[in-house]
Amino acid sequence: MNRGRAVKSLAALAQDTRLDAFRLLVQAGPDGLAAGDLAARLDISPPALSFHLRGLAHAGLVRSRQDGRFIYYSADYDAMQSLVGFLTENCCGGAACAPARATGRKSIARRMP
Amino acid sequence: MNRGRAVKSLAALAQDTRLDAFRLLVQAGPDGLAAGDLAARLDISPPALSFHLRGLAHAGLVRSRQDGRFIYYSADYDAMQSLVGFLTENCCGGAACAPARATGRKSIARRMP
DNA sequence: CAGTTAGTTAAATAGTTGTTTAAATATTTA
DNA sequence: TAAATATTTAAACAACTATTTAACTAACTG
Repeated sequence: MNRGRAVKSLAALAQDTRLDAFRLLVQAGPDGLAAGDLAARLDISPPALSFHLRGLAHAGLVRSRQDGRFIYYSADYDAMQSLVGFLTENCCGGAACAPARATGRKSIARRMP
Repeated sequence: MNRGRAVKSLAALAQDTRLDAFRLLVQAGPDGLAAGDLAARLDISPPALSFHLRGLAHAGLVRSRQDGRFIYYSADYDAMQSLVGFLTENCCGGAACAPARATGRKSIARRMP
């Protein structure tokens, strides 16, 4: 991860709707969610969602795959890891920044119903 | 760290000049740098720097203290740790995201001289 | 094939952000 | 106290972002 990509990734996540969308995709697991499903959960219009997903995809934080007439979006965990790695190495004084207690208290991995 | 503060922090870092400024402040250590010093290193005008520092301060990522006619800005390490913690807990699937290899290859932990 | 469903693209527009120039404020030095 | 230094604030403006409505494309279904 370089500075340019980091800025793009940060910008993609720096907006309520997109951060919410990304968090939902992270929770949803590797299979992701169909665009319409996401739009419903976020309570936004299809064009609005399309606009924001394009931003996340352009930053490399989400991928999409078509299945019939549905388009499934999923979080790119590696990209997110790279971003956190960049922030840890470059913006936390070089030392480990928040390594402990990473075993998630909330959002207890309830993925795939 | 809550979602609202996370979005503000991400937005503050999601811009070249501000990310560079913050990285310089992180490197500079707890004492920080005078505004003019930062402006010189970033090669930007004083008003431009002032504008961007206000953004970082508003997000709680930097603090300022006046010393004579200089104003020193310094990185708020705790705030940054909170942000990385939020991203790790909320955007990395609940599991640890980038815990290993946090012992910095570059910028070898030279905090607290 | 006609209709419906899922999603994207286009165009218009209001709001926000970043840059610049000029003016203002505060502190030190002569 | 006048001049110089360090920095902020204000105002103007171009560039970008987010939202909305309408139109479009593609895939399934009857």
